[in-house]
Amino acid sequence: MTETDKDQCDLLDGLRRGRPAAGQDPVKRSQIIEGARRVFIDKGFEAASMNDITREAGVSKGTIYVYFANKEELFEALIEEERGTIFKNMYDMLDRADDLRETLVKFGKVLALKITSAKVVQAQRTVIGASDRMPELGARFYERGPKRGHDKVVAFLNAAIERGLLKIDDVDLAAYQFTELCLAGLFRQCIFAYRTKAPSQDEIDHIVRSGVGMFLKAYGTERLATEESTQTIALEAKS
Amino acid sequence: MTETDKDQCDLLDGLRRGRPAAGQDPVKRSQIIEGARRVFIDKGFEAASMNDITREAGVSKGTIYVYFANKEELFEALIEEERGTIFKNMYDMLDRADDLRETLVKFGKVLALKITSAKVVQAQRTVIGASDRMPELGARFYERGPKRGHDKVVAFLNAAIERGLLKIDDVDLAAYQFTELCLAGLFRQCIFAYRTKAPSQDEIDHIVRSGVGMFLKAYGTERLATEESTQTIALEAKS
DNA sequence: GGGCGATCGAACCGATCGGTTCGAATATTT
DNA sequence: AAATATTCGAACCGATCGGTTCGATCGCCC
Repeated sequence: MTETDKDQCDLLDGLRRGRPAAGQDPVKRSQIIEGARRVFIDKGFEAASMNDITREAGVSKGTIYVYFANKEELFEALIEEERGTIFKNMYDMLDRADDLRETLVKFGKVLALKITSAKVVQAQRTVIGASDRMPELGARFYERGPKRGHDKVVAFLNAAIERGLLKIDDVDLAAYQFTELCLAGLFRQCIFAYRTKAPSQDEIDHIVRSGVGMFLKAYGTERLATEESTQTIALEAKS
Repeated sequence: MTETDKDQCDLLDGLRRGRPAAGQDPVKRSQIIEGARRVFIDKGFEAASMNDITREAGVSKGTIYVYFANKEELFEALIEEERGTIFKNMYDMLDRADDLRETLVKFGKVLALKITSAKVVQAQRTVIGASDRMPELGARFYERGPKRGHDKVVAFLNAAIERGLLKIDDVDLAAYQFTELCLAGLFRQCIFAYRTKAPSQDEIDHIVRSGVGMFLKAYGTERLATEESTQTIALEAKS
């Protein structure tokens, strides 16, 4: 939050105070992007028309071209925003140093829930489809989205290793394995529209618990087993 | 000679002998589809133009519309063919009842190699992008491609269970887990154009071996361990 | 060798595309 | 209230789209 301080000013007090310079009103900008979202996301880049967006956003075409140089730039701005909202806060729980297994389960469930939700699936489809003609866009989406999440998982695993709970040779690979185990085919099914509906909570729970179990069986240490059984005993004593 | 006679002739011998009926020549049909492949695959459905395909196929536009009713139908025919060639023979090795671990490794490597190859990635991207506007197309692609492969993996795992080598509660889930472990993030990286090149043989080998190890550690039985150590001893005795 | 028919190729259709232009309308500042 | 500047809305641009039409052409079959 450095260069956009001025922009954020207008956002902070919520209201529009003073007339913004041409193409500088964040409210109108959001309005345009919101219209663009509705059109781009469910038609794809090519099939979406600027006239559709004009209609959907309730903003004149001329105004759109004051805020965005062309169709491609508007699309990129939209994708950038989508990426931000999709991955925001998704990895927060990895910051806490709670019980390892339950943290992994919780995180895995949030991950699977998010990635397979109808809206996010559509957004990803749009990005993937556009990656044919704009590879850098897809790459940046991945880099600033899934890749950053992956890095956080790596950091989390390293912390667990340091605590002596895990033993992993290739942490990077292990992080991918964990993520994929939590999705277990759901991503591909959703992205290809084979699944018409997002998976249920129960299904995700089942998958994630199985995946975490597999993961810990492979990488968990003696110490982890000890701690877990201790906790189990404590729990049993409680009841 | 009546029309039916001519049709029978063409059906009997695979080659072009005599003039095929309009829109019935398999050679020309392939020629059209080949042009369509080049254009559709690297531009996507919307951005591809029928004039491009005309040029690329070296076939007049009128002729194309004799063979295919419209752009969508041609696209569907292409995708159907692509699906066929991509998944053909991919799962053959699962039919043999060789050493379990090495069969899984071999299969996993072929799978990862294929799915992440530049051509297949592009094709998948095209299908995914088109799944926005033609969900049934994406669904059928998945169903007759990845899904059939998945079913074969399930069957293979069931056979191994019967042989007492594996113990699995949810075989369907296990099959997904295995597949995803073999890909371990590669699919997402490729599909989003984050990876510009397909992964190397070495990388795939590393990933698959790790994944198979994890899988067998989770689902392998005592008997599997015994058999494997026996084989190891036999190998050592040989050398 | 004559006729039948598939293909060619180019012109053509109406529609729509991304993008521009410009006067009218609107709202803010002084 | 006058001056100023953003937005509106609709017309407009050239290009291209998917799809059709039709006479010219060429090759197979009788």
